[in-house]
Amino acid sequence: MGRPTIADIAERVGVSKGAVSFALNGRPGVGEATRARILQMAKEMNWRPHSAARALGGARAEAVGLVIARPASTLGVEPFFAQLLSGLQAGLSAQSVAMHLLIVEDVEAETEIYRDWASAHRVDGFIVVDLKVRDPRIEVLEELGVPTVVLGGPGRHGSLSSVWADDREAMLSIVEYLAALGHRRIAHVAGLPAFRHTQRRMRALRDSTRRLALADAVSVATDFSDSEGAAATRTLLSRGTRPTAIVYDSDVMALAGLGVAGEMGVRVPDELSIVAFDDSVLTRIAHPAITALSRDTFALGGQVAEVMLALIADPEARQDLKTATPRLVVRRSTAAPGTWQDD
Amino acid sequence: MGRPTIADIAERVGVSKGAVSFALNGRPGVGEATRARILQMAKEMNWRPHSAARALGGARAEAVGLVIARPASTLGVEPFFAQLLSGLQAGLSAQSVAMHLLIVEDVEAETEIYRDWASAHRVDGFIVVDLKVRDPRIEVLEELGVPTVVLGGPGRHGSLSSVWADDREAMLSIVEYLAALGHRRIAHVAGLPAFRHTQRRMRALRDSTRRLALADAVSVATDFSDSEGAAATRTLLSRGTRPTAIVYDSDVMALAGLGVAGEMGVRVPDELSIVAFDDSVLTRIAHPAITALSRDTFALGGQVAEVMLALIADPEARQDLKTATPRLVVRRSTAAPGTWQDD
DNA sequence: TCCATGTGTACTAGTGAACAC
DNA sequence: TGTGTTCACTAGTACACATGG
Repeated sequence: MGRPTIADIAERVGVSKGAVSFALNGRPGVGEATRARILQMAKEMNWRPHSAARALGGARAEAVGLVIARPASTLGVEPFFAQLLSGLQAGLSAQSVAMHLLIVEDVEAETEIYRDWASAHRVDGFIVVDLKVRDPRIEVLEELGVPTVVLGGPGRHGSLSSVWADDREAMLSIVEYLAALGHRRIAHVAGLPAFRHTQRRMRALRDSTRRLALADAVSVATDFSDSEGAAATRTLLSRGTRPTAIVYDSDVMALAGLGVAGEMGVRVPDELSIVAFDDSVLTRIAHPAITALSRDTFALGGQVAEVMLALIADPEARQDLKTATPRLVVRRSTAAPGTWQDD
Repeated sequence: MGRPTIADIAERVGVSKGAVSFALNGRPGVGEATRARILQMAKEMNWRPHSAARALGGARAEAVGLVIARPASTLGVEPFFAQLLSGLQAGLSAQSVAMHLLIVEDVEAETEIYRDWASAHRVDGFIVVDLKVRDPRIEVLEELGVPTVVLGGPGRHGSLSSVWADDREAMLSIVEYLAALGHRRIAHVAGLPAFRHTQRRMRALRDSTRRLALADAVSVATDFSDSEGAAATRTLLSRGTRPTAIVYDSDVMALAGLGVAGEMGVRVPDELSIVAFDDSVLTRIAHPAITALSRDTFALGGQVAEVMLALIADPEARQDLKTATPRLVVRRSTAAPGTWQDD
């Protein structure tokens, strides 16, 4: 005989399936003595609920879905993702909610999975990352009616809950700091232009140009990889009038940029200041250590988990949570531009 | 009306449920014309299979389980884990197999989850990491009869499949390299002593003492955290006769050790050689860059995924895969011990 | 009478509600 | 009224059997 079912228990105790179901779920409708006998027998037979059978009846899946449309390798390379994942896990595992994780090729495949998992009731909700400028996933998820938390914003996530950091404000704080140091030619090695937060950062820099009297404020788009980050840096440093400061959209790219500067004989921070838009062990141990915007991604994951769990418990409890504005951690990679600088 | 079921399709097309089931699963027993009409209607109604209902009948869950008994925060800190996870994903997602992930408190909770998920048929198999010296999980999983791949070995994983690296051989290669450089006092900042691979590394070092005429070969156990790695280094460097080389069981600890050396005024590599048992971006960008054992953890994850998928396809296809022996990548953190050294 | 094509019903594990003692 | 039974229901699979040419 395989695993015991409530029918097996019912037979052995000499009651009906219904009585066993009531007893095991702590509902009234069965006497204390019988309940005790049933519980005892269930324990003896090592009975466990069968989630598939429960799911048929519409019960919780005790899992949330995370589908990511990126090459799998980036997961391991980007500290941001690893941190987010562990923060999510920390929040979810407190309630023993598992995470159903899948990497797919593109956004089309991603929405297909949403439809599959939603109609099969494999998960109780979804977490959406990498919010795009015009994101087709939003309306699909709204249509499906499954609790969803979007990581990113503000706005453009329709009726779905969201957790977001103010990328505009963050970029402004970096640029203001650099301007205060005396920098006037600031470059920006950005991430994927399709991402909404990339756009917000680029616009924030552009908008600062006049207000802070910057001579130059160029954004270069990349795919977030260290190699494109390095290439962008090489291009920027090869120009006639170099930037005196570069802001990188990720710690990995900042590190790659630091390497390129060294290789080209450009001294950091004397000739070039470097700021990373993400803090991690990478920026701390670089040499020189890199000034970075500290975002506590682990905590971010925890907040997303919290909003998710609240939403599952009460689908009406829509939230729009703005996370604490990240603070700039100043390290050795930034300084006033060298006096030999013209401008 | 909610999501369409095969009964709905059957009604509209005017056939029985059975016919629809046959048609949708591409099995014989239904004519081509009828099959086409059914498929057409299914598409029109946007029908999708309900995995819970299928699971009741004993079908695949299309997911593998990964349960980890560690504080969630370590997931984000240790590059090893992030890399492994992404490698796993890369391998699994090729067949659209998802990963069911959960962090738990301890090994007892972990085995409970195994029992739960196995009897509820939530996953098609399990991946076990952090193999312990006497691991209670092994027999539980054998008893459950669910396809399982153990990451770690050799041996002590019973009848389960395994993928393992030869930690003994790896440690010997490091120690031999250091001995050849002239080091005679080699210390080892180890990981959790409960882990099987930690024990194998410690023993390998001890066994080398006589053969390589080492004056000293001490292992200090830690919990893999950077703080304990730093503390262990501080202790080792405060002793009367310092080691001239330290081997760290992880890149994070090696980096922490490098920091401590700097802080104590011990020059690396002139006065102290440092080797990490794990390679990653951390060791590459450290200053000086750290000599490390390169293990390609991403590929390791891919191999585990492959063995897992093969095992699910054919439960008899037990494998015991030894991965390529990692090679030592020599960087700037190792050199011959300073001439001012006695002995 | 053979065979392709379908039908009817039982079965998976558990929930829930009407009903009976 | 409290205690417990019976049966339908969830979505899909599987198999014995029926029907027709």
